[in-house]
Amino acid sequence: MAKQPERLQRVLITVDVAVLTVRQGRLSVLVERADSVWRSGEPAEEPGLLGAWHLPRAVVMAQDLDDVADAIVQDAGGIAEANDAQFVEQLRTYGTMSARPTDCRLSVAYVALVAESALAPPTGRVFAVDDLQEAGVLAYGHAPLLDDAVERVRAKFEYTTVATTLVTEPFTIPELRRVYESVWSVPLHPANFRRKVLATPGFVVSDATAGDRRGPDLFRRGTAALLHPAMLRPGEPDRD
Amino acid sequence: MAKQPERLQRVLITVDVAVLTVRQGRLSVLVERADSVWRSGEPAEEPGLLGAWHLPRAVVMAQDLDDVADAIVQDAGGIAEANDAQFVEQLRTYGTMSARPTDCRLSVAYVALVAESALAPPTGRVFAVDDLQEAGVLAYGHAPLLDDAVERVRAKFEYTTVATTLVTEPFTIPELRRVYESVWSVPLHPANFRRKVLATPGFVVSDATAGDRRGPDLFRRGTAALLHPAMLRPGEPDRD
DNA sequence: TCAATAGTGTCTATCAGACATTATATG
DNA sequence: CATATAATGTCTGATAGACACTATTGA
Repeated sequence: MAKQPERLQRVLITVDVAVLTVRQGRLSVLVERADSVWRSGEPAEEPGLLGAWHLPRAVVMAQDLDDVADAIVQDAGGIAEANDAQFVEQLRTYGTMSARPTDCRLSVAYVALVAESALAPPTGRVFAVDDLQEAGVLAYGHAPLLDDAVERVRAKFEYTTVATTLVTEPFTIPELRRVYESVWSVPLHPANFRRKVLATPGFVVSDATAGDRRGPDLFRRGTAALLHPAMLRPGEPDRD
Repeated sequence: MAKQPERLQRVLITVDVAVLTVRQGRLSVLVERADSVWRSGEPAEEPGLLGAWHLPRAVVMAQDLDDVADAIVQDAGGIAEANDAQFVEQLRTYGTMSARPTDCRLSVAYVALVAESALAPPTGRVFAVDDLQEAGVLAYGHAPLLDDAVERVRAKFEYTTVATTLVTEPFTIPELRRVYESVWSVPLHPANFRRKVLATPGFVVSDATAGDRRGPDLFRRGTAALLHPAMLRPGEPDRD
């Protein structure tokens, strides 16, 4: 009774990560080709998928799920040192459990946010998200994953300070605003955005080291992680 | 190359569901005893857990994850007919992958919301959530799952109309308010709550069938699923 | 010098919270 | 009749969106 191996399922468990960044003013995502060498050291197992684009992924063997996700971000993004202000969060699990064991797959999906300056993808490329969504070419069922990841990040921007992880310090308020505009795909009112950011304590802090500098004011990341109250994205036209 | 069974992991995959309801004015959750007959038809596999309370769960064999979650809600809740306005949503996956195959477990967690009137748990009981959290007795690592489930539902109440699934139609505005107060564990201003609910189109619709009835006004569920703007819970003291 | 952008100030409609008032039901 | 609750109306402070104005930068 202590061991009941007959209840253990043979399942291919992967961690799949949507590594999002802002590149040239557009929300973008890191993709790889199915023919590139896999993280497990073996080539892609399905000949039909050779050459198809997909999100970075790895088979889970005997590691913690979050650790696998972190490793994928580091590896696929070509990130040198483990970044401090890195955002990696589990999204949900997509499952295909079938009676045929070879069809049993679980994909534990993650979203990650990485500054473009920290990315040096060794085997992949960075594509604008809407270009990819329009083309609809993502393999491994990664299209809905990417959709969910984008929506998660857009929502996170409303009530957290994660946006500051996508700018290099020190940064200006307009730079931070352009990150929001890129992720939300909406233009924001410069004056109101500035007022809102500065009115939220701990969002950004003034960078005093550049006292005599000319040009726009410089700031660094604040200590707050959550925004109170939230900075809601516009667009939803109020009823009535 | 077509089949690579050596990459398949032997893992115990379960779906674990926090079935939440409001009972006697308190947010409550459905729990079972580990010695009760399992959904798979076998008793609990770990003698050390005999008699411990845990959330309803089931081993996933060859089914869709969402279908398993729905079945658990129906089965553990003793729900007769498949309810229309039922809320079942995936939370996230908790994983313990170890080098020892017997320690490899994946728990795909779900939250469900069910009206207390629809619950007739055949093998479990319904406990107030804060009593359970205080006691800290949940097995199978279900304590953090319950915490996450409660937080997810509290957040859902802010921007969706799921609260209406916990009252029986027709209902009064104060009844709906008491659902919010129970889930959020905060008292709400009656006048402001009423104004807010009625100002949101599609949240509730007036029940004209009880035209000559005495007493508070009766309403039914509206067609809206999302609230614009959100009904934020109080408590977060504004800065400054 | 001109154009574009950064920064500051102000106005207004809207909304949340609080309070007052009246009506109704229940003891 | 008294109390509790439902329902309606009003007031105020805070906020978001929009606009105007000035300052600064760079072509």
